[in-house]
Amino acid sequence: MPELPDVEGYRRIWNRFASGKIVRDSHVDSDILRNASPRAFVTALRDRCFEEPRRHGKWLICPTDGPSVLLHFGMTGDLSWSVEEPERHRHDRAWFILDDGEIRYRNMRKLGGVWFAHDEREVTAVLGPLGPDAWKLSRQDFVGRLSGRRGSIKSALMNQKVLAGLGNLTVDESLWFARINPTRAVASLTDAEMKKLHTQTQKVLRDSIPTGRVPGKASWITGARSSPDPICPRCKTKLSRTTVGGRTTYFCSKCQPG
DNA sequence: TCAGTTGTTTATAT
DNA sequence: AATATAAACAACTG
Repeated sequence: MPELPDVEGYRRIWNRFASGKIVRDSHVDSDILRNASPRAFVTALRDRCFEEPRRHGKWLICPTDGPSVLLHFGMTGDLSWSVEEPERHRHDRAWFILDDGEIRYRNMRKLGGVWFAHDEREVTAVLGPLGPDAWKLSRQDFVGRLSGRRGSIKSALMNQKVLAGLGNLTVDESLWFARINPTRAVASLTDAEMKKLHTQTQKVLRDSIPTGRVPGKASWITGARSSPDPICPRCKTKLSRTTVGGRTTYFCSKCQPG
């Protein structure tokens, strides 16, 4: 599920259950740990204390009083806390044993993974050239990051180097609320449309973050996309389905004309 | 058996 | 230099 709202939910989970706790022991599958050996990872973290986690885009950065752990959730990642879910799941790929429980990283498809960083410089190197976080980005910065780009608005919004955190669902939802066709060229958007898009993107994030996911509400198109014959919740037109930026895209041809 | 999946990277083409 | 596209990654579900 992981787009910005989901990872924000994971940040809250990590903060609630892991912040201020000592790592007594840990485990990580060798194929999910992308830049270190499990032995070195476990040794470096043992007896370290987790501090407040932070999120940038779809990354969760979990510092200790020494090194940091970076988590990316791909399309099927999740976190769980052993007190709420006692049994380990077969797709749990890493876990951290604390004094009062175990926090676990689950990832069925193994897209994404776990990274290790000795210090802030290595954290930055792992994250790569990410754009500014999409949540609470000012309209000026939003417009500034998008302007001058030549491709479609959907591709630009999903490009993590432009803005960090938006994904297929949040982008489809934002464009639908702003009544902008996903295939429109960025350069073709008027100032008024850019303003509306910024407002609606922030609305989608604001309404999704508390529940830690893009809500499947009937009044949003995310709720419609899984149904066999999806219709626009606003005007009841049959939704169009196409591919933009390599992702399945739903839009309303009436509300979002091309 | 086949298509599809909320993400990213890489190779290749434009 | 930017963009676009497809494939690959991996493991399911319907």
